[in-house]
Amino acid sequence: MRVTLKTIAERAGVHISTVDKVIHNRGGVSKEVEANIRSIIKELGYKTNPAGRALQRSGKRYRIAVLLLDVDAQPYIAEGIRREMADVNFDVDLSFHTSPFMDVESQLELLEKTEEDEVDGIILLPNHSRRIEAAVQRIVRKNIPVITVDSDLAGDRLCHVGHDAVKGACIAGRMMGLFLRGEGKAAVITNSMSTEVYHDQVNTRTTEFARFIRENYPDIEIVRYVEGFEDREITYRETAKLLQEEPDIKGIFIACGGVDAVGRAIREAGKAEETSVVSFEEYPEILDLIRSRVVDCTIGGNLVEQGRTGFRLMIEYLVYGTMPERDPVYMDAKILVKESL
Amino acid sequence: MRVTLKTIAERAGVHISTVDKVIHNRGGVSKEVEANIRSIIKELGYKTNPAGRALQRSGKRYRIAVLLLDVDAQPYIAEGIRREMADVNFDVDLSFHTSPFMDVESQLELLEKTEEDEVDGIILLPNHSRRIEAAVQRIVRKNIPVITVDSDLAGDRLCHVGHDAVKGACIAGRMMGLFLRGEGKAAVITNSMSTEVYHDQVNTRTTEFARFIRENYPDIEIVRYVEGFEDREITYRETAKLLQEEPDIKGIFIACGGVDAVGRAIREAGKAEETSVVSFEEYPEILDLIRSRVVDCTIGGNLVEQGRTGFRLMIEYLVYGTMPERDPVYMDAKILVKESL
DNA sequence: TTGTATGCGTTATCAT
DNA sequence: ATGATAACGCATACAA
Repeated sequence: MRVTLKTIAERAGVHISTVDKVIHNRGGVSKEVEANIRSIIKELGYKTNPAGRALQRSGKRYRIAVLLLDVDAQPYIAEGIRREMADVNFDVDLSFHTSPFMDVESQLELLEKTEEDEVDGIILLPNHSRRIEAAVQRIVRKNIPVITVDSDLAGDRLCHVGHDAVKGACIAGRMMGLFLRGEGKAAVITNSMSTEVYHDQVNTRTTEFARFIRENYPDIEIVRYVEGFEDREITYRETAKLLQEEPDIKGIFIACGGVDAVGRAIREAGKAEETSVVSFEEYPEILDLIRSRVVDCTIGGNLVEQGRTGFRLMIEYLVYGTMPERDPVYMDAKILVKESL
Repeated sequence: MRVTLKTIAERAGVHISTVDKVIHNRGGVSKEVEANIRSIIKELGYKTNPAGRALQRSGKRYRIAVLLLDVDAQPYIAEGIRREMADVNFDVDLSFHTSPFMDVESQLELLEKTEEDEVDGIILLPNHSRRIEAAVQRIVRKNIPVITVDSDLAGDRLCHVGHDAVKGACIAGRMMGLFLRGEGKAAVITNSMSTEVYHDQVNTRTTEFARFIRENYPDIEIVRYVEGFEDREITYRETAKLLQEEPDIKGIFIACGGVDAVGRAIREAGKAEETSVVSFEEYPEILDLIRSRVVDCTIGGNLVEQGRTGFRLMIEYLVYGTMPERDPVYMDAKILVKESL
């Protein structure tokens, strides 16, 4: 038999409600009784039965706001949240809102509106900004839990769910090193080498990949960083130029989005066979490129799983009061090749 | 609000216990009332609340027998089962038993003993044998659910939890093809090319890998199949011989166990740098070899996860009566390199 | 300060 | 054939 409130109450010779008061620090219990109960709890190792708690809470409606950005990852994270909601046995009012990437003003407005709405929790894909951090800090102080997904920010949010960008970059570097057998020319496709387009993850991937190659594969030379500025046309044109000007390129690492544009350039240059291409994420267009063997391998960040996990942790916090046992919570980086699909 | 028995009872103007009888086909309900209740259920879409059911069942003890084989995978599967049990809120009597690999007699005996014991369910890693299949069939007919893990058998077991050996072999083949840039000499380390040591998975990996290479990389030549006969010394010696006799070997695919023996031979031959090595599973000795860059990549079958899943599906069947929604249930094949660890 | 009573959803047993 | 009731573990409003 499991240890329940009843077990403890009987041992202590008190009523279960008294035990409950001790467990939830509600006061109204004499010092001696409390001490006794606590020692029994310690001895028997009480753990609240989630089924009981779930049942008790089952009238309550939880209101959760999901504030995302209109980035490529957005629909997948949203999908994960929806799927996890279907598996949960509580009534949850989910309100989804999406604001433009890098539009701090717009996201601030959303945060304020949400704050007024008195939701029970917020799942947030934040823009990189001090002002967003301040707004989140204010909300958290009102005891509204905030979980960040995909991208993190400084402050006391309940936790962050995402992936380890440095680790992902290193894995990509290792794959490239193995594919090139440690030598040859490679290029990196990225957004911008200056801060014109500040995208934290792409940034990290670019610099960490370069560092990894430098430290582990000295005979691989990164001959060019192609800047696409988050624009598919530019990305396509610049990649085509690269392939023309550097005909003996062996490896291409795509740190940014717009992978289909890169793929088009590679295919049109007839270089699909001879170049090893490594990219990130598993969007449909990327999977197509993997199937057609233009992209050799992609590092997936489990976006759907990120959504699921974020939602699950939020529910667990609201219903059971359990804090996430780690922070940040990182998804495993999936290495995908054609045969994994 | 969610749809509960109460919701339906009120709509139908009957007592909840009547609704319950209909849902569980217990009889004792008039045709008209039953039809009415069924239509309401259809309309509102009743789904039983697991918290309620769990609570109701929470007195019951479940007895689950875990019958494994003393293969490399055994401790990991067992660990997964234990971990999942810790997460579950029922009293479960787990009895672990392990019999020698390929010792049909011994496993039959275990099965018979378990059958007499009147357990509620069996988690089984079966030997490949008609007699085992027959015994399982007999047990299943007694309404004792059997879930097979890691290795499957023919018959009406509740479901199988494992991994897709063909897919794993293809992924390994793809990795090898990419590492070798589509050309060069490769070797396969396996148990036995005849049926002297019949190990289904190793067999599948060997033949499917060969097929994949043949079909996708015609310029990769598999120059030798090294037979280790499940013996570390033989495996070591034969691999060493291979490396000596085929000095320009570029790739080594390890389909069997004893990866550390292969690794030792490679290291001692000073070939760690220049050969691409692909193996299976993620045993500590393999992870060590990946860390030291002797093995380049390994395909993990998520053994711990197999155990967890098998146990979870068993509990879900026993407690909630839910059948696994797929069969077989395959774990994802994880591609692991040094930086994934 | 402590105990009582009630309800959450499901199921099993017993009463009508 | 149908209804009433108790029990599972937890939480809480309320009574003593």
